[in-house]
Amino acid sequence: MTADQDNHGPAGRPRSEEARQAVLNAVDDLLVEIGYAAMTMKNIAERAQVSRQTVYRWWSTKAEILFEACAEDATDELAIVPSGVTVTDIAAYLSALIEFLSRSPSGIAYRALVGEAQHSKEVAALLATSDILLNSAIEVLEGLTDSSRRTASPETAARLIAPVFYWIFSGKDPKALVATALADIFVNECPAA
Amino acid sequence: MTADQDNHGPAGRPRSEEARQAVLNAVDDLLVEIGYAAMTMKNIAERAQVSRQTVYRWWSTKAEILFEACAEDATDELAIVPSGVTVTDIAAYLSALIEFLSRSPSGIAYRALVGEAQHSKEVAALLATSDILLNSAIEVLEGLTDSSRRTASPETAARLIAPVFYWIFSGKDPKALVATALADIFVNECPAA
Amino acid sequence: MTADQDNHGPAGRPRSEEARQAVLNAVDDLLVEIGYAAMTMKNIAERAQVSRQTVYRWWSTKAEILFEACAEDATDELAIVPSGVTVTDIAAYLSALIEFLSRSPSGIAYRALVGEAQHSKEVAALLATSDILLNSAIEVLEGLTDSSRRTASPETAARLIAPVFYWIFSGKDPKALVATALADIFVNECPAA
Amino acid sequence: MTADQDNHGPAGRPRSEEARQAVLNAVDDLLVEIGYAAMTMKNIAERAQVSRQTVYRWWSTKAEILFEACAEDATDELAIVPSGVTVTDIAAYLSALIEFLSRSPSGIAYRALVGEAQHSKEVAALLATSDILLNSAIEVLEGLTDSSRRTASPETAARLIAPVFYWIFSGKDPKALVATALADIFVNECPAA
DNA sequence: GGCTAATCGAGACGGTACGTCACGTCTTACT
DNA sequence: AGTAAGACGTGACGTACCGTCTCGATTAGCC
Repeated sequence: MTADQDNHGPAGRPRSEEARQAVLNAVDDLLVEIGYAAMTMKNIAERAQVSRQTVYRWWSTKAEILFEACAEDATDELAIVPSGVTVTDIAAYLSALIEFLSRSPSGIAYRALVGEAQHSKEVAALLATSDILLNSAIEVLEGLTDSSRRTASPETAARLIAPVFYWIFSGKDPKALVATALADIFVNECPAA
Repeated sequence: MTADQDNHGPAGRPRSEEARQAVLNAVDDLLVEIGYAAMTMKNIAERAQVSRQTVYRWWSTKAEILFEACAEDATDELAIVPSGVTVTDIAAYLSALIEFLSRSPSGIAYRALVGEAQHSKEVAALLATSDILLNSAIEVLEGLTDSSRRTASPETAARLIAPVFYWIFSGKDPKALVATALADIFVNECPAA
Repeated sequence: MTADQDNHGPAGRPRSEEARQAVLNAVDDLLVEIGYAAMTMKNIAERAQVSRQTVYRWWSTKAEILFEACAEDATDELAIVPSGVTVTDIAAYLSALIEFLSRSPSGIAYRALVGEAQHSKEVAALLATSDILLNSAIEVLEGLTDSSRRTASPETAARLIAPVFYWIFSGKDPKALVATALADIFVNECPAA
Repeated sequence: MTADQDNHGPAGRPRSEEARQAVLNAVDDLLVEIGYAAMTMKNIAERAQVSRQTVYRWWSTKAEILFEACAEDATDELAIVPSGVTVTDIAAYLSALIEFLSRSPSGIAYRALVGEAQHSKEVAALLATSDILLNSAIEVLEGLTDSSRRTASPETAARLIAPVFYWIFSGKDPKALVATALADIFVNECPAA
């Protein structure tokens, strides 16, 4: 009779992990199929085969669900395998970033959330809890082998992200961007070359 | 069949310019007072003291009204008086841009529209008809006295805008941005100077 | 151009009489088919092929609709053709009253409303606007040829109604009531006989 | 055949009498505080500090609980102490009946139940198991000293109850009723006296 | 003292009606 | 033909209660 283990879980029926996953999957699917604007709490619930009340019990808005659904995917998609060569790594990261923001379901979700955040304090606060993009860039910078010279500061990371971010969020064709942005970066990063 | 009047305008009562202005003003006011999300076609009509039908007759969505309402204001607010000194002009422009996007009613409207455009083809198409930001930057570049060296290309203009755009749309504090962004620009633009 | 006829109706689209009748009919039908308890604003609207909003626009509760639907029917069903013979008229009225309360759709609606009124101030107030039963009895009394002797007072009318009312509302078999109630009345009315 | 103890109660934890009383009390309180319509199985459980499941285990509907809660109270409140004088006893009973139906919590509960019974077979069946009012009247009649003349029949009892029942259930002011009803009864009951 | 079995509390579950809101369309009469 | 007014069908909103279902914990009688 060990004393240290009357770790009573909370009373009552435990939350259904099945329902939670069903909702997160439903949100992912619906985003691709009908888009963010057409998503409603109602059709999320129906798609997940879950009651509307259950959705509201755990999330207040579709933005919250979307954020929970896409946060971890984003981290994976924006990570790169360091090659040891700075230029290669940065190019790979920028490609991944462009791909993420313009094609990936998670990235599209992220864009929708950033869009909402422009006119919603709640969504803005939600996104502020974890700066997915900036963190991914910082991580890449920290993996560079010649990082002795450059500290992986948020400012540097921002310099990496800004052009891609601007082009995509302002609705420009990301294909045309690749060359320009990369050139831009490399000119700035290696002025003496 | 009177002679001097075959200037057949369309038959019937002409469009009420009064109603048009009332709607545009109402949209401006409401954006400040209740925000973009809470704006509806219904309360726009009520605020403008105009019938709902009249609003729908001339605009399809609140985004359209907002775009019409803020487009010209934006042009004014983002214009600068050339000083003849490149650094001064660019600094002035960036200040105006930051002010516009983070404080001005028109700028807040613009941010809301760009936000919507992330998940709405229609709004995206609307914004694509006139790239307000890029045009303003190009105009500034063209006004520079040493523009002989630098062509006022969209790429250069984008380089000017991107950092500000990214910081503000990603929800970062624009105050912290000023120093960083300006420093960034000037280092890049005039490395050899 | 006659001066006295610019009797402007109220502005806007006029109320749809079609919708109104559809709702009243739907309520009548549903009461018989599924009963008062199972009736909801939702299925009333669906049955009437009318939007839920339209139902709410004109009535607050199902009790209100029911009252409007049954009030006039009740008046018809509780009227009798005077025969000139007091005993005959009263017997006819009591039969009609029993039939109304125990079989007629309108009467069943009326019973449901009186039931609700026991625990709802609103419904009680609604019923108080017009005492359907008492009025019908008074009218019968006023039609009697020997009414010179008896004034058609509410008290007398109540004495007529009370036994039937009690038997039916307390759930007793109305068939067994007929003889008893009539005997009761006639003994009371004609003590000297 | 063991003598004194093959009274095997069912295995398992016995029903909590405490919980039963808490529910009945909660129903009484809630009826007075928020009324019948606003009472729900949910807030009954909360008020009784009992789980919802426990309520459902022993009662199906709030009507069942209410009936159990008010039945015995009613019997007490409608009993009178026989005085030996017929007129006095009947007057006392009618006063008690009026008081019960128009003021007493149990009586209000009873009215609510009779109300529900108008459109609910289940509640009607519940009330049919014991005709609280009629029984109370019969008991009074049986206690009369001159009952040699009048058999205490249900019909006579009904004649006593009907006017009060009608006046109160049809929403009329019970104060105005007292004089009328009593006069009515006494004229009818003792015409020759 | 363990076993069995029904109770208790808590609280999540799918379901459904609630009453409100805005949508975009329509039907009036007026200008 | 444009306009204000306002009713219409549609459908999502967020809330409430329904009755059911897990859970762990409790409380009896029986072996």
